[in-house]
Amino acid sequence: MATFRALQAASLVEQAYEEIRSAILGGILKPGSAVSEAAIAREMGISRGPLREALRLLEQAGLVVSEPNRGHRVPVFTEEDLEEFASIRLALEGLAIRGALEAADGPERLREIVERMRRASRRGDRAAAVTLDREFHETIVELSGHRRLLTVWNLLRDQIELAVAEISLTYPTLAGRADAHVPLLESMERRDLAGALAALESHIYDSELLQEARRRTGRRDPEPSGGEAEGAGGGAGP
Amino acid sequence: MATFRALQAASLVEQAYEEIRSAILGGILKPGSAVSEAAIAREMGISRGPLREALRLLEQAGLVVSEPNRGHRVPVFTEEDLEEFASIRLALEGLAIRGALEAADGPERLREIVERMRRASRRGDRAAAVTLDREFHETIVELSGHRRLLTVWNLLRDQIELAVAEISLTYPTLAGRADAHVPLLESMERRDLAGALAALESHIYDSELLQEARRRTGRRDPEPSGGEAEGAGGGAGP
DNA sequence: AAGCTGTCAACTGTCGACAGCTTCGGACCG
DNA sequence: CGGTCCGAAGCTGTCGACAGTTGACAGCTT
Repeated sequence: MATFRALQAASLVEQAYEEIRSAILGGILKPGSAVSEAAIAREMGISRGPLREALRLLEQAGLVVSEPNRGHRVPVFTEEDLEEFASIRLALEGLAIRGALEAADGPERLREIVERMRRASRRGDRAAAVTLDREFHETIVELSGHRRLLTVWNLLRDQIELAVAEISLTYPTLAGRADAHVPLLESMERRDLAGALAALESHIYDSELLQEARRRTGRRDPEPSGGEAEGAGGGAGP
Repeated sequence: MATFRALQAASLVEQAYEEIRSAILGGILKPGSAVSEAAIAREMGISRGPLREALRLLEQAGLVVSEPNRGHRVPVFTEEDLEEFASIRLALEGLAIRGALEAADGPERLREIVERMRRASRRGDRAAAVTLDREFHETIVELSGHRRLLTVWNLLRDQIELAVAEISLTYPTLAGRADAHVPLLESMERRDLAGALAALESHIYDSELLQEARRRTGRRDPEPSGGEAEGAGGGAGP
C-alpha cells in the first residue's frame, strides 16, 4: 500500500485550465462575457501558448465558445439546453447505476454523502450542498467501475454545472436537495434496478429547477402521452 | 439568393487535427506508435504551436494518449475497452432512437443507407461498408435533433472506430454487415420503441466483433441476468 | 442625411528560439 | 566482463515577437 502518491509538476496548461474553469463555474467570469487570451495571460504571468491550449480544451468541454479571429466567450445556456443535458445525464447515469449496483459498498458510501448533504443544507451551506450533490452522482459513476463512462461524464459535468448555475441564478433557493436523493438511494440499497432507474429519472427530470424552467418557457413536460416511467421497459435482456 | 458562400480560412489547428485523425483512423499511424510533435510539424511545414493544440484536442477525444515530457502515442485498445464503448453507445443511441422516432423521414433515410451498405458489401467494397455503417448510426443521432448528444457521440465515435479497427485487424471478414441493421430499421419503421431498443442492443452487443473478442478473452457475456436494453433516457426532449 | 470607403486599435493565429527533461549509447571503473 | 556514470541528442514545455484579421469609427461622396 503506497503511503505517498506521486507528485507531479502540473503543467501551465493544466493549471490555467483549472483556474479558468473554476472562475467560470464560480461565476467570476459571467455568461456571455469575453475571455481574452492576452488579458488572462498577462494576469497569470504566463505566455499565450499554454493559455491557448487550455482554452481549446475548455472549448471542447463546452465551458467556452469561440469564433474564429473573434476570441472566446462564456456560453449562455437556455432552458432548452438544460433539457438536453438532463436526457444525456439520465442515459449515462442509468448505465452507471447498473454497474454501481454490483459494488458492495455502494449504498453505504452514497448514504454518507446524503447525510452530509442534509447537514449542509440544514446549516444553510449552499456551496457545500452543491458540491455534495455533484459528489453523489459522481460516486455512482465511479462505483460502476466504468472508466470511459467516467471520462465522458466528467466532460459533461462541468458544462451541466455551468448551465445549472446560470439558470438557477433566477431561482435562489433549493431547499430539499438532500431528500431528493433518498428514493434513489433506497432503491439502490434494495438492489432494485428498475426502481432505481425510475427514481433517477424523476430525480433528474422532475427536479425543481427543470420544473421551474419549463414553467418559465411555458412548455409542457416532454412526452405527455408516451409512457414516461417505463424505466425498465423491454425486459428482453439475454 | 446568395451567389457566394461564406469563405472561411481553416485554421492550421483544424487542418492538422483532421490530418492526424485520418492518419490514425486510416492505420497510417499504428497503435502504440509515437506521435512526435516536432516530426509532424516539420513534415506539415508548420510550427509546433498549432500542432500542439491539435494534439491536445486529439488527446481529449481519446485518439492519442500522452505522458508528461514523454510525448504522445496512439492508444492500444483491448477487448475490454470495446465492451465499455458498446455499453456507452447503447445508452446514447438508445436515447437517440427515442428522438429519431419522431422524425418523419427517419426510416426512409435509414433504409437508403442500408441499401447502399448492402450494395457496397455485395461488391466487396469494405471501406464503403464501414463508412456507411458509421453513417447509419450517425444519422440516427442526427435525426434525434439532440445537439449535445450529437456532440458527445461524435467525440466518442472516432475513439470507437479506432478501437474497432485495432481489434478487427485480427478478424478480417464482416460479411452480413448490412443485414445486421435490418431488424433495427424495421422496428423503427413500425415506430416500435421497445423493439427498436432491443434490436439496437443485440446489434451492438451481439455483433460478430464483440462475440469474437469475448471468445478470445474467454469471458462470458456480461450481465447474464439483467436486462440491458431498457436504456434509461426517459421522455425524449422536444 | 445616408451610405460607402479608408484608417486604426485590439485581438487572434502563427512562428522561431531557448530551457528543461528523458533516453540512449559509450567510456570508465571495479 | 558487467555495472555505473556521464554526455550528447532529441524531445517536450514555454516564451516573446510578428503577421493577419476583425469590428469600430471617422471622413468623404452623392
